[in-house]
Amino acid sequence: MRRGKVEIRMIENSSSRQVTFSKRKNGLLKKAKELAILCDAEVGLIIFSSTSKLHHFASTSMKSVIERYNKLKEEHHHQLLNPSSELKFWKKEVSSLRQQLQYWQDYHRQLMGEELSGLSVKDLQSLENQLETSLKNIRMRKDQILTNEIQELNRKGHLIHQENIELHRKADLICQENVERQRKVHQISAMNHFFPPDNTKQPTNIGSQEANEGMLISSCSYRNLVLTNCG
Amino acid sequence: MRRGKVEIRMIENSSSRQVTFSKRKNGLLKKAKELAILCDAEVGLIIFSSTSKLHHFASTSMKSVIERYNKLKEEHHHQLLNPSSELKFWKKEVSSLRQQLQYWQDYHRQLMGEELSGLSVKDLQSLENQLETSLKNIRMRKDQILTNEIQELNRKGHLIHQENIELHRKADLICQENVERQRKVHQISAMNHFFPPDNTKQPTNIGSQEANEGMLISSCSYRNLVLTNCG
DNA sequence: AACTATTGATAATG
DNA sequence: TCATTATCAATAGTT
Repeated sequence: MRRGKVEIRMIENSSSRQVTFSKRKNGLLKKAKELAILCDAEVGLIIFSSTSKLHHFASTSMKSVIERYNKLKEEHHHQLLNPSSELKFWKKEVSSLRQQLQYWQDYHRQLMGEELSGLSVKDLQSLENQLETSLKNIRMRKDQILTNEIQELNRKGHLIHQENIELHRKADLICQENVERQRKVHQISAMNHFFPPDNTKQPTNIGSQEANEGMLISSCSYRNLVLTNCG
Repeated sequence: MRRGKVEIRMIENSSSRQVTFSKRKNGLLKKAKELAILCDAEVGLIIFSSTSKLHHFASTSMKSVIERYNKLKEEHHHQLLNPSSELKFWKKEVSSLRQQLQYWQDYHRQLMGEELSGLSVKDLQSLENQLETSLKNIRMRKDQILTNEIQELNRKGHLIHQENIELHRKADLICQENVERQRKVHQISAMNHFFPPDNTKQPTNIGSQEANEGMLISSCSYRNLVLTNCG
């Protein structure tokens, strides 16, 4: 059973929205029929649910109602060619818009916590509820965005990690190749020691184990540095 | 304040029908708006009062609602090309029509005072009221027709009376002319008495006062007879 | 879907 | 048309 009057705002919960729709739709159709019968009126009612399902009622036929409506609207447009009617129309429009504007401005001031005089505790409670709902929605949206961002970052991080691993593998291969090459250089160096190629016996650093190992390390470090920057 | 639930039938009294229309129309419009907001539905409502005044509401715009409705109806018609859907449609139609027919047949039997078993005192009272209203209307219509007929007869009678008076006037004129002519004939007759025109002294009725007056009266009577027949 | 406590709508009245 | 009020009707929340 109800406790308290219902606020007229979109029902967030989908299933209870469906239930309420079904109940109120039936009520509305019933009342439309009653009005047509009791007051000898021509009534047409079209309802599309949020799931795009059509519900409708017409006291005569929908075709007739729509045609009558369109005819009247056309006549109305023709009447607007009459300057005095047109003036009256626009004045009415202005009055209506001013009223709406005033309403929204007042409402906004209330929402902003200004101009709260003349509001009952119930009104204030309602405002509070609306603000809380609003806040909830904003926070949910914010959380959603942040969560999405984190997921995206994780995805990118993972990709880069994979790339890193791949690069490591390649680097190791190169190291292996270098070690192999180094071994060959040693062999040549040893052959030169026993069989010098010419008279100049100046010793050279090129091909020394220490120097080669230093080059290797520096190469690997460079690659790691690049990867770190990418991550 | 109310006593008893309201029967859903056309309100005979024009002014209370107007008042009820105004109230219920506002209620219906309100509920249509609420449904649209609460349940995120697209709603269009068109109402023509018995005085042909338009009242309407659309949650989006009437144009949009009507277009969406027509689009769906078109799709529905296309679907009817599908034989199984079409069959289903016509079966539903038949079922609905049968139901309506049954309702009216039962209702008719009740109105005729047959098959009253299963009706409460309230139902019987309602039937009685309807029949009384019906009788009242029929009698009013009958009285109207008779009154009109009497008026028409009076009008015709008056016209014919006028015509009669006019004819009397003309007849009198003719009488006068005849009297005048008679006078002349007397003069000629008198002259003939003193100065006979030839040897034949046979007396003649032609031109005698008695004969002429007789002719006049008969002429007038004839006209009166005709007029009496017309009236 | 069925049930109620409650609010909401409205017929009668002034 | 507008306000009031006694009633009935609709329906939100619950089972």
